[in-house]
Amino acid sequence: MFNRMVKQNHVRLDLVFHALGDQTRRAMLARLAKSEHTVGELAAPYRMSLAAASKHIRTLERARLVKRTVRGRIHYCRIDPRPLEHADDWLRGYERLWDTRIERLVELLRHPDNGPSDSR
Amino acid sequence: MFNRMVKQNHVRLDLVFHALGDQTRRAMLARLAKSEHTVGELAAPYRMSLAAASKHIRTLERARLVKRTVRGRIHYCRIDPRPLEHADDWLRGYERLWDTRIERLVELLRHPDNGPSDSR
DNA sequence: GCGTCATTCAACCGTAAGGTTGACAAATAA
DNA sequence: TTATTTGTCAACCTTACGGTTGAATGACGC
Repeated sequence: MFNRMVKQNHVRLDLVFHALGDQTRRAMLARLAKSEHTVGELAAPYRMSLAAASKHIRTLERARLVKRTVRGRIHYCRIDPRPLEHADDWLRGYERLWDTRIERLVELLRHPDNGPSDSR
Repeated sequence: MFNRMVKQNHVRLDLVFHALGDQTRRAMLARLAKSEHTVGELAAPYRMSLAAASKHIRTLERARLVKRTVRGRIHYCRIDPRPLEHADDWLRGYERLWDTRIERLVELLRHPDNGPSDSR
């Protein structure tokens, strides 16, 4: 019976992570974090057409990361960071794994091949 | 001169968030967080073909979230949560925005239309 | 050496993503 | 009223994604 909720959450995470998986959209969110902006303002910095930027904003909306208020012909967008919390909750469960130096060492002992050379 | 590094980071974030934007891959990471697994083991719970699962693992690898050690014909996978930290760093900058109850109220006063009804 | 097991590769398929353009709609300004 | 501004819509294009299948690779067990 809770399955539906859980499923929903997964779908929501899909939307959020997908929305974040694009530089343009992350940059838009970054600007929205500072202040509200119209669609035109959000689109302005980019070379792409207004229509393309508009689509990006829509995918941010579908992920519920952005809310829009239409006033006259102008569409004001603001951020809603709450879904990011869910994403963060998910992440936090995993990053701790690497925290302890000891684990890092164990890892190395077990697999000396791909060690700390890191090759980046 | 730092531009290359910055750009690289954005591309890396793209890869990480994209990798996370899929239920199957998130579930694989979840299992890998508990212990090491072979490709076959990771693929087993799913209906999809082994080849498909193998592709998912590759996209996790490209995002550097998974490391692989080949021993004989068996490929062992383990998680590397370090890239998740970067993703988390990015996220943490934004979620704070909504923390204060006051901001929530201000938001409501400015835009009474799409209030806390939330409509999910 | 031979069959089998673990995995990838290559080709293909349908669909979604990200972009363009041109037409449209609605609110504002002249 | 007419023109202009703000944005979306619809159609289209190309490329990537997620999946399938069948063949190929390479170790292992006998």
